[in-house]
Amino acid sequence: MATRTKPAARIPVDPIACCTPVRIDALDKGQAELLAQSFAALADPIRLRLLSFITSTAGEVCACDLVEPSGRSQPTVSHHMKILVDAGLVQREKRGLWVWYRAVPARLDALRAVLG
Amino acid sequence: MATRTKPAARIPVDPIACCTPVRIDALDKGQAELLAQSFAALADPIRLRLLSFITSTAGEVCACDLVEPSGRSQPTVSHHMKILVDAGLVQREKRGLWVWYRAVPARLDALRAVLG
DNA sequence: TGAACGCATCGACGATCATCAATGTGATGA
DNA sequence: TCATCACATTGATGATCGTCGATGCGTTCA
Repeated sequence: MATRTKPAARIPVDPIACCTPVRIDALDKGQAELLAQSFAALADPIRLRLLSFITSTAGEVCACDLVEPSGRSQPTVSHHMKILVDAGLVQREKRGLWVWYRAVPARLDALRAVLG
Repeated sequence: MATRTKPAARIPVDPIACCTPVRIDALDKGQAELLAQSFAALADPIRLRLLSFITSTAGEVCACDLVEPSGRSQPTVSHHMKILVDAGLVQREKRGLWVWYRAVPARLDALRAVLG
């Protein structure tokens, strides 16, 4: 009955192209590498809470207000914030003695776009 | 001029509550833990490409068609697919000799919601 | 029933990560 | 100028991760 031949792959086809259906390629390696780095920045509960704490404010948050609610040491929080900044999800601005963080909506939009 | 006292925190306020402004809490630890696990599933370029390969098809994809384009060994691909399944991002269905994967849109929606 | 097949699991290894104490850096103000 | 403060960096350690060869498991078919 059922033969043991390899099942037919369902080739993804561009639903817009009418005449020359073009295969929608998966992410190329470069894109995947970059996006994976951004998602990796979100792959830690501490960083997720830090980011949510920042995005839940309209404006910006002082670094000094992130240590206590995170329940981690100051160096650890600084380490995590660096990862969020390097991922482009958060901007860092030093004013006088203090450092202020604000979210980068465009970058969050970009990640959201990959998910659907 | 500027004193050295701690800068005033900008308390996030519920924009709907009119009389008793309530602080919008950041993600609680449980939520953060769960979401971080899902994002961790996306924090690897191979898994991102596997997922994008699946979501770029309307329906489902045979496991046998994931090994070659990923450039990894069969055990490694199986390992990564397990992580995507455990994260709830992908559903696994065995039919006869082959395994078929399909995306779980609701779960992707949930992640998207956290980013905005 | 037994060989062949698709996929999962195991075991091991090197690489990367989260964490914190100690220390460095740059700005502030007396 | 020097003590103090906010934050970053360093260095070390234990935990987790990505990878693949070997092997196990369940299904198919002759």
